[in-house]
Amino acid sequence: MAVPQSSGSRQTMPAQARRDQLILATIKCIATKGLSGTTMADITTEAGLSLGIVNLHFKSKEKLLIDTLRYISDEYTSGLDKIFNDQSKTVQEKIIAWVSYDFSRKITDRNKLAVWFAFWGETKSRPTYLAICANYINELAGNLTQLFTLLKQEGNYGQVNPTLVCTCYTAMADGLWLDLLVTPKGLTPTQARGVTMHYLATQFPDHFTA
Amino acid sequence: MAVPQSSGSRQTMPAQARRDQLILATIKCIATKGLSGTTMADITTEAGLSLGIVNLHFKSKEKLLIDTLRYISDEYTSGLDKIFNDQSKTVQEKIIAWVSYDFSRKITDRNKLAVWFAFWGETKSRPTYLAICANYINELAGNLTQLFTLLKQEGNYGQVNPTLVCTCYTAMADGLWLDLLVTPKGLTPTQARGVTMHYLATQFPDHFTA
DNA sequence: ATAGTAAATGAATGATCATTCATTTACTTG
DNA sequence: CAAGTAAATGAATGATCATTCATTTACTAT
Repeated sequence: MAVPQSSGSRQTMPAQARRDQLILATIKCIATKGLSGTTMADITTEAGLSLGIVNLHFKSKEKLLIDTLRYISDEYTSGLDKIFNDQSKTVQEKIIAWVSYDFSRKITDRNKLAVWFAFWGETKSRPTYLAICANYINELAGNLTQLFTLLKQEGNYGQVNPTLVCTCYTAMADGLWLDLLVTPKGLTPTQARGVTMHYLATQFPDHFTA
Repeated sequence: MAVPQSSGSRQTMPAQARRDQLILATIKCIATKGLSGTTMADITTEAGLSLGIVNLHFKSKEKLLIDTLRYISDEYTSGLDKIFNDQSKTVQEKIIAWVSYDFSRKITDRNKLAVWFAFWGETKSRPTYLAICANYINELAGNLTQLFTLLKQEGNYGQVNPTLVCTCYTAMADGLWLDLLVTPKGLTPTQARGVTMHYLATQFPDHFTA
C-alpha cells in the first residue's frame, strides 16, 4: 500500500494515518503554544490541512486532546511492557533497561514532556484525563514493584521495601522529567538517569552503581 | 435598615485586600475548572464580586494569572527562607523543618498543587511563567545544597555529593506532589514525607532515620 | 451636610474560536 | 470509463468570553 502520489494540492490518506498526523501536530502545538493556547486552526495549519479535518476524523477538539493523551500514554507504557515481558533479560537487566528507557530520547523529548505536564495540570478538573493517567500509573507501579521484589530475593537485601522503592523511584523520575522540561539547560537526560541510578545503588548496592 | 454600613450589597475594601481576595478565588477556580477552563466570570462569581473588578485591580486576566503564580511562589519561598535563616536551628533541624514544611498542610493543599502544575504545564510556551518558576528554583536549590554541604562536614560523609542529593531530593518532592495531586487516595502527605526521609537516611544515616 | 474622590458594577461590545455543512476533489468498483 | 463513495475543504455560523466604560455607590475631607 504505497502512499498515493497526488497531482493536485489535495491528498487523501487512510483514516488511521490522518489521525496520527493530527495527533503529532497537536503534540507540537501544545508544546509551543500551551494547552490553553492551541486552537483548531493552529493544529490544522501545523498539519498542513484544512480547518474541518479534525471534526472529520475526531468528533471534536476535546476528543482529539483525549486521544493525544492516550497516544503518548500508550507509547510510554507499551515500551515498558516490552521490557517487563522480555524473557531474555534478567531482573537486573530489566530494571536497567527500564531506567534507560525512562530517560531515553524518545521519552525525554521536550514536546512530549510538555504534553504530559499540560494534561497533569488539568487532571484535577478533568476526570477523563485523570482516568487515563491513573490507569497506566497503577499498572506500571505493579510491574516495577514486582521487579524490585524479585531483586530483593536475589540478593541480601533484607531491609529493602520494594513498594517504597517503587514510589521513590517513580516520584524521582516524574520530578526529573519536570526538570528536563522546565530547565533543560540545567540537566541532561543522561545526568537525570544518573540521579536515579544513584538512588537505586543505595538500595541494591550489589546490582547497581551510582 | 437600622444598620446602614452593612446592609448595602456593595462593599469597598482596600485595594490590596481585594487583590488577595481575587487571587484566592483564582486558585480555587484553577483547581476546580482547570487553567484553560477558568473564565473571568468564574473568578468574580467565586469571589462574590462583579465582572469588571478584575480589570480594575489587575489590568487583565493574564496579569491576574501571573500574580496568582507569584503569590503561591512567594508564599512557598518565604516559608523556606524563614527556616533557612532561623539562627536557633542546627543544620540537621533546618533540613527536617524544610522537609516537614514541604509536606505540611499549607503546601500540600490540593488547590495550590493544582495551580503549581497548571502553570508548570504551560512554562514551555510562556516565558513569563518560566521566569517566575526558574527564579525561585535556583534560589532554593542553592540554599538546600548549602545545608547538605554543612551536614556533610559535620558527619563522616566523605562520599556524599551535596549537589546530587539536592537534585535528588527536589525531584522527589516534585514527583510526590504530583502523586498527592493526581492520586490523593494513594498517598498521604505524611507518607510522602516519609519517602523523602527514607532517602535522606541513605545519605546521612547518623542524622536521619527512615 | 456637600463636594469630591475612589471603588464597584454589569450591560454592551468586539474579538476569538469551535463547529457545521454545502461543495469540491480523490479514490474505488463494476 | 462511469457511477458511486469516501475524504477533504473552508467560508459561514453561532457561542463563548475578555474587555470596556457610563453609571452607581461608598468613603473622605472640608
